[in-house]
Amino acid sequence: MSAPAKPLSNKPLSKQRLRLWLRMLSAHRGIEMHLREQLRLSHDSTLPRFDVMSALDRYRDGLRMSDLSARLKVSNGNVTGIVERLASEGLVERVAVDGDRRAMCVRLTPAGIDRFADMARNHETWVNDRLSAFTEDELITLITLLDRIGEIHE
Amino acid sequence: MSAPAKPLSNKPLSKQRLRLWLRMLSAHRGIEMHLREQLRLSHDSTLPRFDVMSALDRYRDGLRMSDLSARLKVSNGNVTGIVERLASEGLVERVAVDGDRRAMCVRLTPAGIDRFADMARNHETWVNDRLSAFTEDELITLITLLDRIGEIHE
DNA sequence: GAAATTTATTTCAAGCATAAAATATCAAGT
DNA sequence: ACTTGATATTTTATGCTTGAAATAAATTTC
Repeated sequence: MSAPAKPLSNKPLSKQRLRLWLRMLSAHRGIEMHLREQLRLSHDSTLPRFDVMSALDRYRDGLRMSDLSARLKVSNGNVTGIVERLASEGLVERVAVDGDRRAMCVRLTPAGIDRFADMARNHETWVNDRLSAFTEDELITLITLLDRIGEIHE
Repeated sequence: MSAPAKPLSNKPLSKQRLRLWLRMLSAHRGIEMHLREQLRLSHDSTLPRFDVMSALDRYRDGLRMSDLSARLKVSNGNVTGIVERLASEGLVERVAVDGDRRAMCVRLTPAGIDRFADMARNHETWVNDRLSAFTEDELITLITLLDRIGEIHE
């Protein structure tokens, strides 16, 4: 691939894995900070709300609270709070589930669908900009390697 | 390098960069969740506290609050709160700065140094475990590529 | 059919995180 | 020497996040 080869380090592998983790933290942090600020300035919104709307956009029929929680890998209580705030803005609505009075289904409202489309367009531009340093080959390399992190532990 | 080549996608680059960002999110999320739980169970501590102690461990003479904030890429107010809790546990201490009565220097106490050494040993093992799927070549590839994310925006 | 167990969601307490305001202090300008 | 502007940290309001408890409802067991 196109990443320039470096002399192999004499550090133990565990130290190099630690270093990778620090790089991942820093890379993630930088992009996250950028996206948060852009969402706040351009859409008066937040990353967690964007994430919830993104999940719901992919499931227009709606998702149960626990499904949302599972997909976003956040606690049920957190999802309750974020959904509450989105509902108060009229961007999502809670719908009762047939046959299970415990459960609640959440879906985007028409206003939410419009708002999300707008945010998603900008979001893709911002991410594209932050990751513009990579060629297609490098993107494939990174995606393939990062996929492996989840494989043996999930 | 060793990452298997895949057929080039016909998706536009912006979509592939979005996909990379989602992989980065997922990879980071999984490791973060694991480390948080392990720190809580083994040391009754948290990732932000660990991060603060880690920064202070590298500067045994201490860091000013704003330096800590800059290194960790978090707000000054957040650092104030985390340091307050570490200080209440006797793990760090605040020291006045000569010549500047506004500033405050924070450093690890002897107890904090001991505690951090213990945590850091475990932390390295946990990270090593989570990233064990990568060979040395792959680690170098990932680190080199991820370094590029910060380069053009910082 | 009733009791026990499990499940879905909300509530709660605590920690973390931001952005902005407040406060005290330092440095620069006049 | 005084005024103005900049800086360091804390405080504040708000949002997010966890893990656990509380509550209501469904399922399983007997």
